[in-house]
Amino acid sequence: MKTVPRISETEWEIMRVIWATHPITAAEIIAKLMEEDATWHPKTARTLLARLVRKKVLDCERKGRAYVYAPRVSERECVGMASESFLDRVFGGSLVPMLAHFVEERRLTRKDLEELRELLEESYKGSGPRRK
Amino acid sequence: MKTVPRISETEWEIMRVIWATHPITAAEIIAKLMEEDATWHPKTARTLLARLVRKKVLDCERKGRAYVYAPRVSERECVGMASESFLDRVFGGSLVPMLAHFVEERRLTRKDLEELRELLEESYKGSGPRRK
DNA sequence: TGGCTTGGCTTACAAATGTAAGCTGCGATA
DNA sequence: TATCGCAGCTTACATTTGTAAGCCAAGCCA
Repeated sequence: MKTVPRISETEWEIMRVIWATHPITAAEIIAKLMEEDATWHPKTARTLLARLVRKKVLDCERKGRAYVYAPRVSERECVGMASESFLDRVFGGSLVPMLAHFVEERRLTRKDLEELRELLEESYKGSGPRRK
Repeated sequence: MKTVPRISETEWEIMRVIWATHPITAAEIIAKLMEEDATWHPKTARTLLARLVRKKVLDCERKGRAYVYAPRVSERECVGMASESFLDRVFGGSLVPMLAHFVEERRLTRKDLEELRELLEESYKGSGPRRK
């Protein structure tokens, strides 16, 4: 069971861009980051990219005069780890209170509620007696 | 709008103990921590406590020869901040995908599903047309 | 063709975090 | 009463994280 290296808060912003689109060059990544938040500094982003490569979270390959980056770990996997860790840390691992918090805290649209209801239906059907 | 100082991963473990029971002495805190995870080192816990006091997240007051600790920030508040930050970081702020992740990923018991369904009902009633 | 720009490589540096270890009294114990 | 063991105070120290700044080479623009 390989463990995904820890991805820091700022690194997540970069990873999200790369998971969304790859392979992708540093310049493109930086452009996308700055669209969201103009305070991103290119040098900073490049440092973070290098770190992610060093951590083996990203792959980089020369492409002409620049590098293109691609993820080496799946988003699914990382989301899983981060979610697990968050759940444990903040809610002591109890799922229902956590979900309750979000449902109560945030005003959900009717549409959101519909979607969630459907999800639950699905899950309900799936939850047979053979649950570990 | 006062901002709660950032609480680190290990600090959360301590805070959860204190929110659950306070005022409480360092020795009691350490005992509780070690119940859960025997690898906790008393010296480490004390260092963390001192940091939390310095950060003004905890209050400490002399009580005889020892200190008793109490929270200065509400759990609710901290849970809110941490949840917000997690949601943004890992799911780009989109609530429904996040909830979907948890519902899909973890096998929920029928009972859990019932509870959630009820929560949704509640929320549904509350969500009127005047949603900002 | 001579800068200006941009990409990449190297280096910097403070703050936060995890993880303790020493030293110094006070109170309980032998 | 001499001693041990905690409680707290002070200090340590390697990593990780956030945030860049220098320097050098290859293109690109004028």
